[in-house]
Amino acid sequence: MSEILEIIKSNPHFKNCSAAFFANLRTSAAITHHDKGHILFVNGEAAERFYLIKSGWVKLFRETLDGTQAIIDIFTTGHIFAETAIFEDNKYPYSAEIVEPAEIIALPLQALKNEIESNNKLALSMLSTMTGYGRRQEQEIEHMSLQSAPQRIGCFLLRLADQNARGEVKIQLPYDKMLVASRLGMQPETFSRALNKLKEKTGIKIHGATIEIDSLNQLAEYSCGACSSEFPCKDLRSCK
Amino acid sequence: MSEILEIIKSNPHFKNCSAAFFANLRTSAAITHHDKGHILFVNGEAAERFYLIKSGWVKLFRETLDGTQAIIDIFTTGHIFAETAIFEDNKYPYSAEIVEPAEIIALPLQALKNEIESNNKLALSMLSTMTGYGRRQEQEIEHMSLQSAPQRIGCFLLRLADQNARGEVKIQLPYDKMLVASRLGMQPETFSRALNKLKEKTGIKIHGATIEIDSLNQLAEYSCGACSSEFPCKDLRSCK
DNA sequence: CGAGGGTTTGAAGTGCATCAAATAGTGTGG
DNA sequence: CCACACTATTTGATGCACTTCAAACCCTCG
Repeated sequence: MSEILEIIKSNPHFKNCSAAFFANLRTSAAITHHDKGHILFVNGEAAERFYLIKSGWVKLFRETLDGTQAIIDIFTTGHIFAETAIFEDNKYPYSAEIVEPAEIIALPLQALKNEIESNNKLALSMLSTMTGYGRRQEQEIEHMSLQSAPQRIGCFLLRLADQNARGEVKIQLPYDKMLVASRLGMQPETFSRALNKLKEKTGIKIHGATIEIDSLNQLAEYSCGACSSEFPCKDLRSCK
Repeated sequence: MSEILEIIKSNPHFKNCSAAFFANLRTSAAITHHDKGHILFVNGEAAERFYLIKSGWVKLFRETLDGTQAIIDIFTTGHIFAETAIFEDNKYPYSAEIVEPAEIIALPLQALKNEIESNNKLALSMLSTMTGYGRRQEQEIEHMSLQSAPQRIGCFLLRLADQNARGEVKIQLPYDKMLVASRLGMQPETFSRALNKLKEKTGIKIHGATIEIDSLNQLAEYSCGACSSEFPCKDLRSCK
């Protein structure tokens, strides 16, 4: 139990929270783990808890009447989600599914609501986080209209890599290629072909889910030409 | 001068603000008006002011090295923008251009920063607004990957219309078709053709910038099929 | 070893972009 | 008030990128 509390306390989002808040959390914080495919909650459901990812990957999405999914984002360790339900009639505004085996900490929304209403520092830090998230979404939209499929993949790989690295970098795709594809808004077939095209253009090497990049700069030159922010895309790297 | 203050005070965003805040604003609030094409500020510039639109339309955008624009959003009366600069190193995170003659109220960012740091109600209301804005962005991304060009136009028209209206509705496009096109992420040529296709499919009537819709339901049926939220898209209508 | 899902490859189709040119609309100065 | 210049919009023709449908391959796991 105290382990959970440690994890929570060490998360930068809760840096400025009150002792009362942590005490509240402790009473009902719960850690669970789930396999691929588990649905945590669905869009529209009444929301009582929000979540912190200890490990693994979680997909947030909505779906249309005919079952097509629109992927909102895919998050991992350290990320908090569903916290905005307190501003949305206490309904989850999207569905959440485990896509790689995960340990998830569930926390009471009410406690967050109380704290945020009394602790201005927390409200400010959430505002700042959401502003950053907004920027990332705007960039996402930009990418969809300005970049080609191979460029979007290149950009994705760059964000996955340590951008300060020099020389050769080795990357593991964190989840299925199918999922990367839909995360990037393309079909699996397109992803496969586009990845090969990226290989031709930039000399990256592909072995299954492992990708070796000889030169980040060469990859960036090809991928970031059609983007309004230049490599390294500081602060936009991934979703904290 | 007091007129400006009235406008500011009547904006729902500032509902809970302190007298000190309004006093601060009063000292340096300025109203200006501008013609089409005027640039208010550019991406990256040092930010000292944020803005409230009294009338007209403003385009927020970023551009790539080769000059291509990515449109972030287009706002009108009542909307506040560039306020997030206080969370972004006091730099404007995008550029802003007048696209229809506009009256703009400029306000000091510092005053907002002070108020938001001392007035939790304001912070909460901004959080709530930004959450809503996030939802809208997510929907935007969804539309780009799931809807066809004619459907996106249909959806745009529906959001422009009074969604509770019964029977025939008449709409004026608020700005150039070229701009609508880029707002929707398509070329002007594509917009023109897609609008005609929408006419065939849904029986709308087009006279220049005026569009008549016989049945909102018929339009919604065609446009919203590929979307995860159903018509009427409450709360997502436009950008308050 | 065999079943089933993930991934790749091939072939064909579709929607949007692009290039080019005609037309409509708007504001200007004469 | 007209003619001109300039821009917005439409139309046509063509090309390309991504999708779709189909089938093979591959990998993992029971």
